[in-house]
Amino acid sequence: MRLLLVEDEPQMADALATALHQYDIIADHAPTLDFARSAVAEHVHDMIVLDRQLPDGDGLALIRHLRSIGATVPVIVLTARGSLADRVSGLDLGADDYLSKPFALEELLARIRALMRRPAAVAPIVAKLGRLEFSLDNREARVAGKILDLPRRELLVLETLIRRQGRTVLRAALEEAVYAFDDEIQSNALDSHVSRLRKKLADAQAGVEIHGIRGVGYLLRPVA
Amino acid sequence: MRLLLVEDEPQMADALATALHQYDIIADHAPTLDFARSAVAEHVHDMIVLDRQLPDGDGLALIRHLRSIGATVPVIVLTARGSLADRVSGLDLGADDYLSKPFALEELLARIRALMRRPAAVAPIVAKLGRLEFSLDNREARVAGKILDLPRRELLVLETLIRRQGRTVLRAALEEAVYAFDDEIQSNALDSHVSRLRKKLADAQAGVEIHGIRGVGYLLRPVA
DNA sequence: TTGCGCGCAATGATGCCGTAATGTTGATCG
DNA sequence: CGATCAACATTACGGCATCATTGCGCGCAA
Repeated sequence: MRLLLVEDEPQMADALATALHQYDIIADHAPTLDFARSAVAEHVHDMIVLDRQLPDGDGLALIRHLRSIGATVPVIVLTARGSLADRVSGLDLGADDYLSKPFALEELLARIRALMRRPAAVAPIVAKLGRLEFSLDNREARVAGKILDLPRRELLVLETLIRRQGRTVLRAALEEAVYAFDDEIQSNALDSHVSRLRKKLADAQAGVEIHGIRGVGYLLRPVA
Repeated sequence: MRLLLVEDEPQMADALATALHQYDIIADHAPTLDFARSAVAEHVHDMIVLDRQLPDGDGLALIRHLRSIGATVPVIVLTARGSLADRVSGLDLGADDYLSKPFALEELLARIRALMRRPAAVAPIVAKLGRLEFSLDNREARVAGKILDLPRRELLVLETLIRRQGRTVLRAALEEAVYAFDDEIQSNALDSHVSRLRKKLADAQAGVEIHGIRGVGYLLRPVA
């Protein structure tokens, strides 16, 4: 486990580094954004702990940089600014966790452990299949940059299929993903959504098709 | 995206449910631990938002239950107890995030979005034989990464054979696995399925064959 | 109010599956 | 050793459940 610590205050950095050391976590220390950028270019880290307030800019710029080059490394953001808007914007920018100073070291370590546990820690934020791109972030489906305008239920169907990209989704599983307990259905409503979604995918030349497997379920796959 | 909300206060539950609705998240509501337990037993959720203080116990018991059965669903814990020890113990018990009340709805939603970004975990391949891979989880067979498009009954036959891989399966046992009590058959329907399945396995170059043993049953084995 | 999404239901198409006919294999016994 | 028969294999076929598609009307939301 190798971690990049981006923090300009020496005190905080030292305290963290020694604490991490006790958990057998290798910590690289970057005091500035610039340093951090070259660090991620040269090494692959399993996790990044990132202060927002750095001498040469806002730490979030690093997240933007990482995500733009497709890096999916988990990031925990530390900040003195504790405002709600800050936290929300940080999380929505791709941070996996957000902690306001002052915080207890123990809590940070626990949150690091929680992120470390996650097996497939990370995966691309946009899933691609055929000419279709689906952003898990804001749940937008695009073909050649153009947003597919899909109603709620159809979007849910597509989201579910693409999350299990390439794998079969049992009919019952799809139904569960789209309907809650109390708005169960007693018709082939699901089929209609699939059908309408198929038409839209075809019209948009998405390069994917929803393949039905009789008696089993559905499968999203690139068109032959 | 389907979420289980475990929360006993109706106010909080309602507020969350309507907020989630706007994000096209299907939310099931469980007011008690007991209810939550049966909900996770019957349905598969992509995420769980869990209050610790419930009428019939500590919410963390649900996490323990989930992890003990191997479920890796992400969990966000909500709590009125804001002590450091609580947060750390919650995280170390398998929670993915931990939020102390009172919190802003916006922040919870942002943290939900952060967890949602990750796609569903890949289903483990439990069985491999020859060039054939079979995932018991979502019941699909692959050869060289490509899904074999098999109808229900043939899938059942293959699943049964591969579960007992290497060992012979009595004809009667295979029949029981493929047919329920009430839809018994009076012909060699099973033979036809085996035959059709054989053809598909051969066409796909699966590297396995169904070997028939006269008077006994069948056996799935790698092709010589 | 006006649209649009959604559940519903009717209709048409598809292809799975049980049946049975026919061919093939292998064991048993004269 | 070969005749015989039972067990298994394969294939065609038709019924019918399942799926696909589409129009309709209700209801919610702008």
